[in-house]
Amino acid sequence: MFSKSCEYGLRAVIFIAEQSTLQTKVGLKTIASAINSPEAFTAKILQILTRNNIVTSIKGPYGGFMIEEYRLKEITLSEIVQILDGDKIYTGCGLGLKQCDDKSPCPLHFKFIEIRNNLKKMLEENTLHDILFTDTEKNVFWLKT
Amino acid sequence: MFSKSCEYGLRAVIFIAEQSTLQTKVGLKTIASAINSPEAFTAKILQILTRNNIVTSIKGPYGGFMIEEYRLKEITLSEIVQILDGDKIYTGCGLGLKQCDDKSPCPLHFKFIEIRNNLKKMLEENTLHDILFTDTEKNVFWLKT
DNA sequence: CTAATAAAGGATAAAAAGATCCTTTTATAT
DNA sequence: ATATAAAAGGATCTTTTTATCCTTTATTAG
Ligand code: FES
Ligand code: FES
Repeated sequence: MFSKSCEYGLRAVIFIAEQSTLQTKVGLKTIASAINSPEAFTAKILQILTRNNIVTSIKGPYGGFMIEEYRLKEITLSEIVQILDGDKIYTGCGLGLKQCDDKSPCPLHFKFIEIRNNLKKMLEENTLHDILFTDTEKNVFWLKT
Repeated sequence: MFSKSCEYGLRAVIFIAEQSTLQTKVGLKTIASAINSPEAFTAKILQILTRNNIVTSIKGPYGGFMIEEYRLKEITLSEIVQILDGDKIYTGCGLGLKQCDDKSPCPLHFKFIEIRNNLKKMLEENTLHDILFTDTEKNVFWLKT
């Protein structure tokens, strides 16, 4: 569904968000080890997310990554996916045709866009805050993998 | 959503199916040009689909690819996707974690599997026959891209 | 039987995605 | 000021995906 970059990115952001609610800034090593991702590659992804104002980075000793409290209710999963994977997933044809619209639908079009739009809706409707506080178990259990 | 192989594969199969309902066998060149895909690459994909009994191939002069009439109501989109892209799309975690089940859900799990299951359901419910004869316009208009 | 045609399959190449390494910049504590 | 810690960024490498080329195998018409 998502690229590896996007998967790591989402995991990293959720982890940083989690720690930010605890007023804790986290460094690259901590993040990579927590979400089980390659360190240098994760660094690249965090650079992109920093440039796009999803996370805030602080250089130097005692530096690290964090997300401002007020941003947690603004940032949606959709934005993160959009930044890392582009919007092919939101607008692209299921069969890979260049055009995808109701005027020139491929044989899968109407069935496919229903799924695609549900995905889009789900990602747009969920902010980081939602993800953190709708987690049924309310823990960091998922980090174990 | 799907890999390029899978996109070409689905397009090829739908095209062959369409032609098969007209009792027409089609060759590689015709297929690749109709669905706008690279010829040699399409050949590889058709080999896989032949090995997996989705399409029937006939070698030699007057040869080509076809799908038996009775198979049109048996073959689902799901099978084709499964053959070409595996089942990561049906069972994989949205965040790329190794395990995905209700017992150790990631923060996206319950929202994600809903989408994933809808996609799976849609692909499983639609046979080639369905795709060909539910096409609102009932033409090959979509081939133009 | 032979020539021609078309798919199968092996080998290779190109492009993209995933991943690593090393140097530079910025900030902090002492 | 200096040493140190951490992110930023450039260069490079690896793996996977996408794509091409060429040889082999099977089939058919004449
Ligand atoms: S045209 Fe193919 S999904 Fe819209
Ligand atoms: S565990 Fe992540 S989607 Fe199921």
